[in-house]
Amino acid sequence: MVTIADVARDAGVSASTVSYVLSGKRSISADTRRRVEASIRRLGYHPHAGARALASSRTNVLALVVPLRTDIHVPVVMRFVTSVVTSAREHDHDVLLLTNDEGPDGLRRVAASAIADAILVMDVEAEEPRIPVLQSLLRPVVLIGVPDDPAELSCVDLDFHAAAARCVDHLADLGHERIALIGPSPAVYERGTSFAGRFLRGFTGTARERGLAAVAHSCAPSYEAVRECVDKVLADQPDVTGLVVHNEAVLGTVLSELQRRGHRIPADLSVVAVCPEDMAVSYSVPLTTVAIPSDDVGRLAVEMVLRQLDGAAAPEVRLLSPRLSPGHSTAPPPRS
Amino acid sequence: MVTIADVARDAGVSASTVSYVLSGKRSISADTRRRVEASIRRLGYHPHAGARALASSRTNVLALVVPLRTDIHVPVVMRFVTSVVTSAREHDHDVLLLTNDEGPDGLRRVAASAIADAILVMDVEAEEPRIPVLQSLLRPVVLIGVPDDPAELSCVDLDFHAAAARCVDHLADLGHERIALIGPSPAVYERGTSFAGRFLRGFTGTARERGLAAVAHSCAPSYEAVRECVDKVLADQPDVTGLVVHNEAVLGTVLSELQRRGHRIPADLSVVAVCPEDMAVSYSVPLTTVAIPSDDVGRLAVEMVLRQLDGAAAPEVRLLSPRLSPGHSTAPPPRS
DNA sequence: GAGCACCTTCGAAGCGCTTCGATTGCGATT
DNA sequence: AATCGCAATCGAAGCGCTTCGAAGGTGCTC
Repeated sequence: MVTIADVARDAGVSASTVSYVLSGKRSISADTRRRVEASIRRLGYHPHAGARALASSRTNVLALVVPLRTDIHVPVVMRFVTSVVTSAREHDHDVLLLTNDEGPDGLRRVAASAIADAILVMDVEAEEPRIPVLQSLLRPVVLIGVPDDPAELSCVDLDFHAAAARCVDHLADLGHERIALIGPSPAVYERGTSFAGRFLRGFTGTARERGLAAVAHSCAPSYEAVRECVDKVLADQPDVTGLVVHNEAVLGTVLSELQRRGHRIPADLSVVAVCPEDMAVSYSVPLTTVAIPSDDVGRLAVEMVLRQLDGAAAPEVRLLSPRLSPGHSTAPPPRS
Repeated sequence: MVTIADVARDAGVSASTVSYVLSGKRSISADTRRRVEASIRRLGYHPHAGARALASSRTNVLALVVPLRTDIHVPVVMRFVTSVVTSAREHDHDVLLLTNDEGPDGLRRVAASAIADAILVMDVEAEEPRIPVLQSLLRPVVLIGVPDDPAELSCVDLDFHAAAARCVDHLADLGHERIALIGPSPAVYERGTSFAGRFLRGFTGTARERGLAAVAHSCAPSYEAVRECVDKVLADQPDVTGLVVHNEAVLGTVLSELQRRGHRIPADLSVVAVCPEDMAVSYSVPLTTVAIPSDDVGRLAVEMVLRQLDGAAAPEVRLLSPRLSPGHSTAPPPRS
């Protein structure tokens, strides 16, 4: 392999000079810099990651803990992942993928063996059980999701409470008076997944404020469950005119079930969806949506954790403001 | 941080002895081993990954290159990813996630900087352009997917040719004479994605052998495209009785579109799907499927690459035999 | 009882890099 | 002309680990 010594010899300088060219931590004459850079290119030199980590106690690797569960919508998870990887690379970092099934020991291992500089955690619960371990790690941590008590850990997420409010307000502004929510799978609620509860509270709270009759439902990601759930929505409120769907996995099936039952969208029923932007356009009716800004959240998570690594930042909680994009799935309610 | 020297001092031995306890490369007396292991536990020692990599030129990290594209069905990709991560951990390895957007330089960087010991590549094309780079890396590589010319690289995948044959044979055995295929998105074919072509050839070839009238279609993952595609299937062969769906993303929509048009499954039309096992059960009719064994493929990929790292294996191409699981979506064709 | 083989352990070297202090040479200042 | 400050570079130490050769100890054999 090509080492820094090879480059130094080739460029006629010492190894430390090469190192300083690479890191920019000391001033180097333009001429030397050019020669060194030329040698690096010519020899195809890449610093040995292990040696660098050993000497500098920096790996330039971020660990990302992803959920293995399938009750969370996988494409949405994947969007976060790719966003994190892409942003990390833009800042010259790589991403190590961890799953939860190693438990707290896995986190300790990664931190203690200095295999990554910092940790990003997805699939955060309201009463997040990993918080104590994460705090003990003495490494920067950013949660993608906001637990009830972040306890000095950084968090970033869409403001799901406000997102729900935006959905309800939109329907209320159009004149709807009876609305329903189809939320995530019961398993997601039972686990106390942070965004689910925040959205639900936003939904019921805002509906109350606006004086709307509102019923919240939960729907597992199977055809059977969707059919039952749609039946239930229509049985509980036969005269419902507005529907908020906060469950990407069943969105398509819900729409076709409604249409199969003869409900025209938006003539009979208005639908607001919470989902990634590009998902909204792949249905028969372009949907009115509040977008889940996976890209922004992933990028921010990376930037926040890097800022902490540079010692330039205290932990913070960042909630991104939701934006509602009007589509053709919402309209004023039918006159009864 | 706790170092090997700390453990050595605590256990009253030399650092090298601790190292040998950990690696098992030399015999250690039972008593010493016990003392060392106790110290390790007590102090919470984890070897410094960088130092280990530097000294042993082994990182215990596998790089996994995943596609960023969205025309490949994301949940299927994610299954491979989790399978790889889980298997890697079982063999005491971690997984570094790479995307393709760094291009060949990204691969060179990872190999040259010794940040990973080996590389696993997903989303392989028939005329895989990355093969020359991968060969130049001097590191074990396993492709998840089989290019036309693997050129001394290891590959592992479902035998999609045989999978298609199994689908067609099943329909032929039931007595069907006119069948259709709904395959992946046109974009997938255009790119020459390896599994798509292999499946298509298996489909048309077997249909010819069995004397079936067969038409192959391609379908992009949007509601519009599905509707058009279903229309086209029925227009091209008004008397079609068997349908093979090799496109996880549109499977659900295809089924509901067929039902919306009054085609009962399997009474009027038999459907065989190619998709991960657990996906088959989430529709109104439990589907007859040929499963995509993501878990097996991921696990095998890891095992193959580790065997190469141990120097114990030459490159090989492994095609997993497909298995057809009968569901309730296929039956003999209606009498006409 | 000298010689041998084997098991167990140790010490030292070295993996490739970063970083600190020291050194050199130069123009500017007094 | 001596001094100072600064820019540019070098050399050496050290990061925490693995691994090699060597050494001490034990129990054999002949």
